[in-house]
Amino acid sequence: MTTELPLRERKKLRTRQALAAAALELFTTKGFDATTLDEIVGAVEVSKRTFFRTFASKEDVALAPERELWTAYLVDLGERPLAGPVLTIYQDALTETLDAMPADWADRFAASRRIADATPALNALSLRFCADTTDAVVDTLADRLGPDAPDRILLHLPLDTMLAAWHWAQREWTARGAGPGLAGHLERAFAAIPASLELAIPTTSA
Amino acid sequence: MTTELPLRERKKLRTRQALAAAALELFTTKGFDATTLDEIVGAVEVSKRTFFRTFASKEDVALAPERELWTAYLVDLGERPLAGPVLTIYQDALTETLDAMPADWADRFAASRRIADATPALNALSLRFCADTTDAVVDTLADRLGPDAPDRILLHLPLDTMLAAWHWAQREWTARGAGPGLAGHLERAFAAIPASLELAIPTTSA
DNA sequence: TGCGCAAATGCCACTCAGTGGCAAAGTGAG
DNA sequence: CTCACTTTGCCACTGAGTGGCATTTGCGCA
Repeated sequence: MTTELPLRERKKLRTRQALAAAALELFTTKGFDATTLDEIVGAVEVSKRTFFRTFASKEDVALAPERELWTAYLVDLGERPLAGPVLTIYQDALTETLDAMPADWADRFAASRRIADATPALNALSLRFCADTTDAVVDTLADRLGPDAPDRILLHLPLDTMLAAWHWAQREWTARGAGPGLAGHLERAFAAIPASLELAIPTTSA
Repeated sequence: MTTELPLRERKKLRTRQALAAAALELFTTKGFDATTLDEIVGAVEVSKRTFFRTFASKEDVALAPERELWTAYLVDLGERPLAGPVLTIYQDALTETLDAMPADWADRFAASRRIADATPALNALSLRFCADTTDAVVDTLADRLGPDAPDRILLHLPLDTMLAAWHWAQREWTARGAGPGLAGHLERAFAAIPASLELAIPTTSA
């Protein structure tokens, strides 16, 4: 299916995957902070210099699965038909992107999340990835909708609301091991959006 | 007003403020990455060791004004009467917290934002501060509302939506210099929330 | 098959953020 | 004045990340 890549590219890709796998493994067993770069590159027999030509930072490699997700999400929204409620479009795009991720992705993502949840620096970067994606998504939609697109803020806010639900689902999934699965948690979180925005605290006149 | 602090504490506070001021100054003129810690501590005549006893990292000092804001926001929501729509409560709390910040805060915050907008690492940390605050806020509210508080997700989602508006306002304010001012931008962003969540793309049958 | 180009890699020295440990102040209470 | 306690400064050290350059390696071409 996928076009046969030239040997050079395949090699590069294999190194990348080997590094990501080794890093995730080490981070999981030893912890993120306790793992040094030398250990990672040692396990793959690659120079430190090569590591930094492949990943931007030690944090970056830990979040590789997340990066893949947002890349795919952005692609989806570059092609998806744009009609109907924007919030629904954002939700469907994520649900289906999730569904279309490669088979081994879920496990790698789970490992990545467990590490990130225990490491403030990773959480920060993860949020930034997400924020960068929202900007890119709004760019894409504004572009696709042409000159009479809605104001960018109107495209932005529902996306952030959808992502709040995503983050919630993500956390539930990571915390409670099995249960409904990531897609299930996500569906529930989406369902909670309308009511949550109408939620009011009754006046306690008791 | 403020209780007279013992000398030791006052000294510590002065060092803290001096460091923050010097850092902001240097970051503004030289840029964040081009500024070294030695320059900062040199300007205040303090050892590097002392810096790290006062701030957690080089990033941390650049975001000091932001930290102050979220601390104040959390305090406000610890005391504010809880009645009516949650989204409105969150909005009012931020508007009033903003209004109650000390006189010199706005300028420091503006400088901090300009630096952060140009520095990915700062943006990431800024998002994390914000996320940490949301968790703390939900904790506080759940606690205050007692045993029959709504599900945490119902408290979480409106807060994140409100913060999406905040981030938008913040960016508008930083990008376009003067204009409506931060509070003005925030008001507009709040006003856009309901429509944005109902926004739909018309089917182009043309 | 061999040649040469361009890209990728390895190696080395270097900068700089951040930490641990300990000795030298400074502060506060009696 | 002194003793206990806190804070600071100093120093050596780890580890992430970078720049530069020589070396190798995939690749097109004759």
